[in-house]
Amino acid sequence: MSQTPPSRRMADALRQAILSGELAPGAKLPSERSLAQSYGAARNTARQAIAILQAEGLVEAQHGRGVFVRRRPPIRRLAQDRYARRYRAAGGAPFRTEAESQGRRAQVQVTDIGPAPAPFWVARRLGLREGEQVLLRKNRYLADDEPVQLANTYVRWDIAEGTALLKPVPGPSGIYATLESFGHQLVRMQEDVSARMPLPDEAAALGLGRGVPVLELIHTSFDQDGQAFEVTQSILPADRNLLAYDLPVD
Amino acid sequence: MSQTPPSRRMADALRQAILSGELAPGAKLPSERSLAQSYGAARNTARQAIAILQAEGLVEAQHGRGVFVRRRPPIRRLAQDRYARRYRAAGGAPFRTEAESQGRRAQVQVTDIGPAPAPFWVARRLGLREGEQVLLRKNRYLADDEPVQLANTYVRWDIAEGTALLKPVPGPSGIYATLESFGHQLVRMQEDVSARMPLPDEAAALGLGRGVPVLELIHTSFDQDGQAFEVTQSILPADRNLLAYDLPVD
DNA sequence: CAGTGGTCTAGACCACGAC
DNA sequence: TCGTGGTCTAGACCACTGT
Repeated sequence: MSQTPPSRRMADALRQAILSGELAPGAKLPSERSLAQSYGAARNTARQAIAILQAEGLVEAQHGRGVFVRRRPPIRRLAQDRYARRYRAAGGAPFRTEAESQGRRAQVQVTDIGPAPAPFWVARRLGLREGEQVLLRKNRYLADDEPVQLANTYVRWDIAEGTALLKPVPGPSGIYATLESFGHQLVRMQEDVSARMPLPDEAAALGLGRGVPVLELIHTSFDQDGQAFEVTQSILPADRNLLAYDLPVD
Repeated sequence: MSQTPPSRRMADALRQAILSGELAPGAKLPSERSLAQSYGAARNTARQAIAILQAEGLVEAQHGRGVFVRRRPPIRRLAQDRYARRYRAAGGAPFRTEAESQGRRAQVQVTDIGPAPAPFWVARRLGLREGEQVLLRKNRYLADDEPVQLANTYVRWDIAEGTALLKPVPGPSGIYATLESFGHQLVRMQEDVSARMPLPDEAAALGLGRGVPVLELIHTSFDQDGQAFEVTQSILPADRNLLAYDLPVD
């Protein structure tokens, strides 16, 4: 009769309870053993049902405690004006500006700085050849002690060489103010947005559970001469971030 | 000694082979049974290793054939100028314009049209109250017979009532040209971008395998009076779409 | 301690694809 | 027909949480 296997039917029933609000965010699901018993199935079958919901990002298992409906974390809204000159002039790097405007405590970790060969997708955007040397700065960003972003910033070596950009804190207002003092004013940017599942190291660095994808944002900065001078690849947990664009239409 | 369980170690070994290129896209992984045997483990343990890689979007199982390294599908680049007036004038709806510029055959299915209550996130953007009546148009888009996008378009009822917008094909150039003829010219847009795992019905409608997230794009159109007149929620498979923005910085 | 999820075993049968 | 993945069973032991 029912072509759908028991594990699917369990998952469907639980999903409907979650989406209808019957099981509210934070609510505890029945334990695997009791779920199995109430369906007259083996424990592994109930586990399979839970695994389906985990992959959909609807629930989160906590070892020793139970399985819970995932809560919606606070959303960080990334508007394009986080790069605006007025913030740079006021002494704030984009991340700090944006976090503090939303009443959250910003924390920036510099995990690596140094020369590196340009990956092809960086070289293409900076007008270099693949493998040419660039400055790579790796950062991890936290808001209220929660990791919310990883970023790899690539700067043309002819710009960065011998400057404060090689230091963890290049200046009081972030790298954009420093780059501006070198004659590269940010006047235009390109942002390419995609999404994918995180690799294990990314998931670990961001504290991500199963079923949470990441946004991958590749930002390219152009100066007043139309020259690309910097590329930043950001990895953003999709459940904690929203990219907001406001655009004129020709 | 090794704290990591066998299923993780199998997954780690396979992942490294994939990321290093040793197992190229399209390559077939060892069968579950042979994998289990070569590690001296049960088949279910090998299955668990495969499941990890599936959730990461790295491999795809094909019933009866085997497990294969996922190929990178062709990427559809969604640039902001797909809404430009020149295309509207030339007689193309945004989707058709964008697909054909990339040499792909566009196909649009209208799956539902009619009045509906506005969800809160639509009401907020259109300046209505939640539940107020709006026109809802549901579409499914295909490029070369492959589904690449789902879209729900919401139009203020006072604009849509009694017009051709209630018909599957409102005009030869899409709804934006039709709306423009009613005095609502698209001069500005807001786009909010996030990502999540698809629900089962979305995955089915888009033909998505496990481990492929979707981009959720909420587009709001504003007319020459600064009035929001239309909201479109698009669901885009993240492995087939890239959103490209080009922005001036103040 | 009891209860929970995490992992594993050693089978079984089914559904699908290729030959 | 044979090899593949998909699902399920009925156990087992471990690791973690909370009382």
